[in-house]
Amino acid sequence: MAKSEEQFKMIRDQRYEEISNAALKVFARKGYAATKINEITSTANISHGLFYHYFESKKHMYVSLILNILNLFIETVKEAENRKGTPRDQLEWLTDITFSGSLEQAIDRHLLVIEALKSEFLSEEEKQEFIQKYKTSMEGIARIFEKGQKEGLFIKGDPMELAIYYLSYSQGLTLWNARGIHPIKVSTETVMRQFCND
Amino acid sequence: MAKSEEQFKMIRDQRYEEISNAALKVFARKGYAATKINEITSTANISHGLFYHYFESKKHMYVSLILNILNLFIETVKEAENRKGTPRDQLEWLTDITFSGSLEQAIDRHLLVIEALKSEFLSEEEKQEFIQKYKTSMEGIARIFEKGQKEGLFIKGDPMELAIYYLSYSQGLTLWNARGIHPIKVSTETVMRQFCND
DNA sequence: GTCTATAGTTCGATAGAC
DNA sequence: GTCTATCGAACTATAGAC
Repeated sequence: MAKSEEQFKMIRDQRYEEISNAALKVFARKGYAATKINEITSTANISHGLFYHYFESKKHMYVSLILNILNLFIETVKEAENRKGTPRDQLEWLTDITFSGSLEQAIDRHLLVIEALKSEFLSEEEKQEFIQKYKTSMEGIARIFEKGQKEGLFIKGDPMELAIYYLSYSQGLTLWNARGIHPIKVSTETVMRQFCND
Repeated sequence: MAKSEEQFKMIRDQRYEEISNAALKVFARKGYAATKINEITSTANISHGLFYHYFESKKHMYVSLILNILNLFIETVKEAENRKGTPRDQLEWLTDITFSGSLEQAIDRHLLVIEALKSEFLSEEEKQEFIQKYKTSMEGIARIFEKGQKEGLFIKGDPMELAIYYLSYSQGLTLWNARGIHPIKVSTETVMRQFCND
């Protein structure tokens, strides 16, 4: 009895993951509005109805997807902050992580966040929650800049603005690579150059 | 007779402009798929049917809108290239133009191009035409970089890649400001710093 | 837990009057 | 040139069988 409950939970969790990954891919490529539930279900190889067994609606699933991504990013920034090494090392690590690893999924996550933050099909509360989480990660990055400035490693300027420049640059380059016209291997130095006294 | 024909043409041209401007605004905010013809027509204060008197379809209008934007950008880059002053002055002028002027429309145009270049709802030919035009403007920027490198004004590196970095940075910052979370006045120096020796 | 069938709704596009 | 009314396709979401 307890065992079969556990098994059900495992199946549920696995399916949830599968559907989420499929949705991530499709939402990133097509955007929220252009994404049909059918594309998600066929990518995940499940029936149409099963989608609604796991998620209340298209919108609910989108929101939870974004929240998971933003939470993950907050954790990553935290990890960078807690790393040993100079603030510069920490920022380098963060940059590396952003542009390496499973690049495709990283790009997809970026694209989703970009769309979500400017979206107009969400309630004000939902959007505020996104923005709040995004700011939390920005503040982490700003703290790294601030520490580095005190050690004379980074250029002067409002740390929060530097964080904005940093994120904008990262996102611009991610967006470029997402296009596939002429992908470039982003060198961490090129990005860091912008912010370091060397 | 000739006179009334002229007047008809004027009305037509003006309406065309009005509808295009309304569409630019809505497409930029919502993206292609989420944009309803009704939103365009009510923004332009015309009836639903009249839209189809001026444009063959939603897609045709979108494509022609993008082409107009890209052609305009090509012209702007050309103008920068032909300007007197050092290559650095030329790049500064281009950067200024991008981030000043009627900022809102500039942002809208940027957003549209960003979406168009990664869109999947267009035929391969349509997309190739966009990419081709985008590359044309990139090549102009790359030429500015190349000239500047010979004069020792800019950092080393493949001029085409520098153009990519430049455009990515610009677009990342535009995207940031489009969000309205914490808009920053982009300083031309901050952008230029990335590429200049000094 | 999973599937198929379908109800209900939205939206692009057209027809026809003025 | 412009408007209103309407069609028909496509899509989200639900119901009910297995």
